[in-house]
Amino acid sequence: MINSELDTTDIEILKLLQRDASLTNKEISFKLHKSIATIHERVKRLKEQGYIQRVVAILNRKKINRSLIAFSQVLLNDHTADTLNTFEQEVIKFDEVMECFQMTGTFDFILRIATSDMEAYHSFYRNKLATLPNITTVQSFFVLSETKSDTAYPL
Amino acid sequence: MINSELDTTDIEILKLLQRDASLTNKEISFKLHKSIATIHERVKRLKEQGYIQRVVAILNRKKINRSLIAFSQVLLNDHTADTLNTFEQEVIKFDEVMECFQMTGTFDFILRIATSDMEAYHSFYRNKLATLPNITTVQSFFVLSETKSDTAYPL
DNA sequence: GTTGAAAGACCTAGTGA
DNA sequence: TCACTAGGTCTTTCAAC
Repeated sequence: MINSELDTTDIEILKLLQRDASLTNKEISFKLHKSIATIHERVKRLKEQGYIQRVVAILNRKKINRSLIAFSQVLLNDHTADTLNTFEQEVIKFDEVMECFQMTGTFDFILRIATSDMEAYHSFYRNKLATLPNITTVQSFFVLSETKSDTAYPL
Repeated sequence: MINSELDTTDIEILKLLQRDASLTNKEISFKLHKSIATIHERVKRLKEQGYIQRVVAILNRKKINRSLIAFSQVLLNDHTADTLNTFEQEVIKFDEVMECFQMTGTFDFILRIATSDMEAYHSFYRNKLATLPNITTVQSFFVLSETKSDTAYPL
């Protein structure tokens, strides 16, 4: 049991919706041998309680000209609250930055950058990322191939 | 223009559905000042042509006991097709591995690992990841805080 | 917590403009 | 591309178990 608030039915619903959120309540009720009203009630509660944050469409990035994914490791000059906050506030404004995590270890932040190609990445780097204050180093690694990319957590 | 197959309306639809795929065609038609029939036709085509890969529920990982995210950089002994293929085939079987990318640079793969806590990560590392053949080194970095985490590509 | 039923909203395909 | 139609499906609520 993951959480005292969730029973087996809740977990099964989350498993299904993580994989395919276009399933109707009717389809879920059939799979789980419950009534439609029960599924409806559970899904509503799971959304209200914040287990389900949002429902999104996942696009094929190669078809929308976002073929290049980079992971950029950023090291800052210092770690005052002010420096950290400023960096975070500014970096999340860039469209190309899909993710930003503060990390343990030999660098401060890891960014996932999505651009069309290396030229666009270079432009992002020179004209956006490198203009932010207090950056010591940026080390970038590029995705050669995608072996697995999943948004569903194991439950 | 991103792609000759897509016009402004298509792009706007993709932007909206990337953020919130629970929008009805009626709501989208109102936002974009188009008819429901047009939106219906476009969305259907965008799914058929593979622009929209799938629709998923994004869960709050902290509420489902997946609080710890690690990025692990893996270096292999050699880069024969056999070694690469074996590693990829095996590593994607692990539930904890949400993403696996082959990378340019000083290591071969980057993995995104989701576990409940450091103990669970350690168990994953010792009993699963480290048992795979031909691994030279694994360097892991842990997420301290999530500044931005988005599945939507800029369009 | 669960159920079935019922009303209303939405989807979907088709027609014609 | 749009407006309209109509049948079928789904959502949502509610009284009752």
